[in-house]
Amino acid sequence: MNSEFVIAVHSLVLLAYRPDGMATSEEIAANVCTNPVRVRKVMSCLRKCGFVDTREGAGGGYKLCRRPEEVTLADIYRALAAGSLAPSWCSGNPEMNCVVGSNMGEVMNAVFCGADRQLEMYFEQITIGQMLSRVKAKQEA
Amino acid sequence: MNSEFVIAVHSLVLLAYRPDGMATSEEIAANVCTNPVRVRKVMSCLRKCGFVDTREGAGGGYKLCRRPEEVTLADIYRALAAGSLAPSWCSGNPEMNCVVGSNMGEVMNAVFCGADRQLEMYFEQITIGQMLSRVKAKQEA
DNA sequence: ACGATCTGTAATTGATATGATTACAGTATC
DNA sequence: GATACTGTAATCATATCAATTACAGATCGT
Repeated sequence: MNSEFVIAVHSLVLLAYRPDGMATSEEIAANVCTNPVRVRKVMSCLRKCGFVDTREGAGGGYKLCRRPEEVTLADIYRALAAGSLAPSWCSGNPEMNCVVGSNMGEVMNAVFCGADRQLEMYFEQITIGQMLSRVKAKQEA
Repeated sequence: MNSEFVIAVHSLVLLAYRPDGMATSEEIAANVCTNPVRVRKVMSCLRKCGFVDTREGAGGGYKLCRRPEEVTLADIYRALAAGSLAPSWCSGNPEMNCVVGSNMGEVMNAVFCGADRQLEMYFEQITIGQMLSRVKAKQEA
């Protein structure tokens, strides 16, 4: 799995946790434990997909622009990690003179596409709001 | 996804395709399009898990020792790619003085464990025998 | 017994991917 | 116009991945 997915989810949960729903890349980076540039890169993508508003300049930062309950992990997965399941490496070769060797690549690819859909269905059931609830529940325990 | 998973599946399908169910690491490597050492490493693991028999020495090689219909991709996934879904990179820090930052790691981990189970359920439905059928079907098309 | 053939494994190398850092242009606020 | 942000490119260090080389151990055929 793409680690940008983790950063995106963490960031959105943090924004949902904030009373005003806002934070700068520096604040988010400190909370996520990474550097601000990486956060900005991920958040820039989330802005293009309509999950956050960004304001440049002094007093700016990022703001969640959807209700936490209506944003699912599947939305985020699709935005910046879709298809990451299939390995870059591919076996076989279509030019090969063997039923197995020449067709395995295509068949394997179909298997991974199915796995991707399966994963997406799972992520569909988890919202940013739920993630925030789970995090709070840990604290009480 | 681990590319060793791909090699393992491809190799087992090739063995299932062979009339005598046998092949050497060199033959498999040529079909998979990789080198024999990598194949042997993967097959060595499959032997330990009881999917293939190996015979060293002249005339040796690997032999499928289960019926293709009873070996699922989930078996192979568990054998050499389980838990590969969670990214090595981990956000947050348990020592942190913030509900979100300190607990996100654990919550995220639980999410990925669930995703792993989901993936395993999907792979449970696909057997080596089915993979061989799919490959053959491509040829006819 | 001996040479040929095969697996099992460790070690090395080169290529690619990943994450941190630096740098700086653009923009909004005070 | 000084300050405080985002947006993005470029660079560097490190980790991971895959290929290759090397060689010990096992088995077969003769």
